[in-house]
Amino acid sequence: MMEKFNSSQPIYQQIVEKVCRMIVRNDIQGGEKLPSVRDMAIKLGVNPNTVQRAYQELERQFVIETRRGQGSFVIDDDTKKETLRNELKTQYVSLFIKDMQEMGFTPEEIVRGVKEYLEPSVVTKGGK
Amino acid sequence: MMEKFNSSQPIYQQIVEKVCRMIVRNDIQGGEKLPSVRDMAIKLGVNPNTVQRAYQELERQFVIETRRGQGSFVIDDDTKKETLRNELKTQYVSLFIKDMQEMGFTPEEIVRGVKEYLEPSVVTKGGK
Amino acid sequence: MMEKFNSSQPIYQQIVEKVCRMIVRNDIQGGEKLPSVRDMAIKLGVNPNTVQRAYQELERQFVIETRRGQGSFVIDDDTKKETLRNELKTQYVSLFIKDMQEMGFTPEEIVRGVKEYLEPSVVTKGGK
Amino acid sequence: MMEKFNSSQPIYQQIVEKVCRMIVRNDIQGGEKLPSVRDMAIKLGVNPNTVQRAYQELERQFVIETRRGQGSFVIDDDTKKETLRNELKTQYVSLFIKDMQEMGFTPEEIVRGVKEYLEPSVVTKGGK
DNA sequence: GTGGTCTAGACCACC
DNA sequence: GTGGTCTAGACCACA
Repeated sequence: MMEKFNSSQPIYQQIVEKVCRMIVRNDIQGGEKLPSVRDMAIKLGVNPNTVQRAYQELERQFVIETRRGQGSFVIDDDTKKETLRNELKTQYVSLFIKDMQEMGFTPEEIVRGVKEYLEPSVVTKGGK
Repeated sequence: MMEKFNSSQPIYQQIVEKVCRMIVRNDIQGGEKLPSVRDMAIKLGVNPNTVQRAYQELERQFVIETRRGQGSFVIDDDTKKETLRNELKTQYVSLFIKDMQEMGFTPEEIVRGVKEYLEPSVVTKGGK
Repeated sequence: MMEKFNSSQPIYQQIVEKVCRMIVRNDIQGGEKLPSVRDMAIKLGVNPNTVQRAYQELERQFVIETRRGQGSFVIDDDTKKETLRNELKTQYVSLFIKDMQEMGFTPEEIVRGVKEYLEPSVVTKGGK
Repeated sequence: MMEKFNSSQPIYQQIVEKVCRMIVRNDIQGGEKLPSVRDMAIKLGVNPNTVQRAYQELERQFVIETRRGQGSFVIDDDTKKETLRNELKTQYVSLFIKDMQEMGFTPEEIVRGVKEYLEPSVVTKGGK
C-alpha cells in the first residue's frame, strides 16, 4: 500500500494517530486484533521498528493491549474509547482554532463559519 | 532563515498559502511590496524558480500584482482582501469538518467542541 | 522535427495555441491522448519542462485533462470545444482588427476587404 | 529605442513593413524625410547594412525615393500611397483569412465574426 | 536591480 | 512508462 507521511512529524506518531482515528471511527472494533508489527510495517512500507514504537506508544496510552505471543488488541472498554474520542476531538479542534486565530479570525467568526458550513441553508442569526 | 516545508504538498503551494495568511492577518498591508523573487528564495531557502511560481499563482488569483522590473505588490483592494479572507476561512473550515466527520463526529459534536474550546468556562448547553 | 518558434512570445504559450488550434480543427479528437510530455518535447525540440508548463496551462483552461501516470487527454465535451472555438475566433478577429485599425483602416474598409478576399469575383457593393 | 523583432522573419523585412505601416497611418507624411540609415540603425539597434537593405527594398517598391546627398524621402504621391494602402490591407487580410480557414472556420463565420466584433450591438442577421 | 522564460537534469508519486 | 516538482544556472526584457 505504501502510505505517504509528512516529513514534519515523526512517522511513528502519524501511525499512532492513524490507528486512533480508525478506532474512533469504528473501522477497528474493540477487542479486535491489529496486524502484527511485521505485517503492518510491510503494509505501510516502513521499518518494523517504527511500527513497534507506535504500538508501544499506543499501549502506553492504554489504547491497545499487547498479549505476549498473541499480538496487539484494541482495548475493549467503551469508557476508554470515549476518552480517546474526546482527546482526538480536542486535539483537532484546538489545532483548527489555533490556525484560525493566527489568521486573525475572531471566535464569533469561527463559530459562525463552522455552523454555516454544516447547515448552509441556515442564516445563522441568533449567535449570542 | 530556512523554513520547514511539508513534503506532502508542493513548496510553491505552501508559499502561496503563507503569503495569503500573512495578508489576511494584516502582516502585509495592501499595496505593500513583497520581497523580490530572489530575496524571498534566499529567505526561504528554496530556488528562485519555486518562489517565482508561487508569485505567479498569486497573481493569477489576483492576490498580488506584479510590475515588470519593479516587483510584486499586494493588491490594494479591501473588497478583494475580504474575499480572500472568506475563501481562506471556508477552506480551513471545510478541511477541519471533513476530518472531523471522517472520524465519526456528528455536526452537533463538532459545533459544541468548537464552542467549548473557545469559551472553556461555559457549559454550552443553551448556547449562552 | 524541430519546430520554429517566435521569439516574441513564450514558447509554452505558442504550444498552448498550437494544441488549441489542432483541437478546433479536429486534428485531435475529443478524448484522444496527447503525446507524453517527454515525447512532445523531443518532437518540438524543446525542454520537457516547457511542454509541461504548456500542458498545465491547457489543463487550467479545461482544454485537456491529465491523469497521473497515464497521460494527458483532450476534454471530450462538445460544448467545451465549441466554447474554445469561439474564444479562438474572437482572439484572432480582435487581433486582426486591432492591427487594421492601427493602420488607419475604417470598419467599412475592413469588412469590405474581408468579403472581397473571400469572394474575389463579386464586386461586393450590396453584400451579395 | 531598441525594437523587438521576430526571429521568424528577416529583420529588414520587418523594417520595411514598419515603415509602410507608418506611412499608411500618416505617422509619416508624403515628402517627409526618413532618418538617415545610420540614425535609423542606432534607433532600432540593428546593423546599418540591415537598414540599408530595407531602404533599398522600399525604393524598389516606389515607396520612398533616395536623393543622393540628401537622404530618403517618402514618395509624395497620393495614388501611390493609396496603392500601398491597398497592398497592406490585402496582405493583412489574406494572412488573417488563411489562419482562420486553417482553423476550420467557414467564410460565413469569418465575415460574421468580424462584423460582430466591429458592431457588438448588432445582431448581424441578413448575412447573405 | 526587477520579473519572466528556458534548459538540463534530478527525484518523486502513480499506474 | 506517466505527470509533477524542484534545483541550478543561464539569458532576456523592462526600468
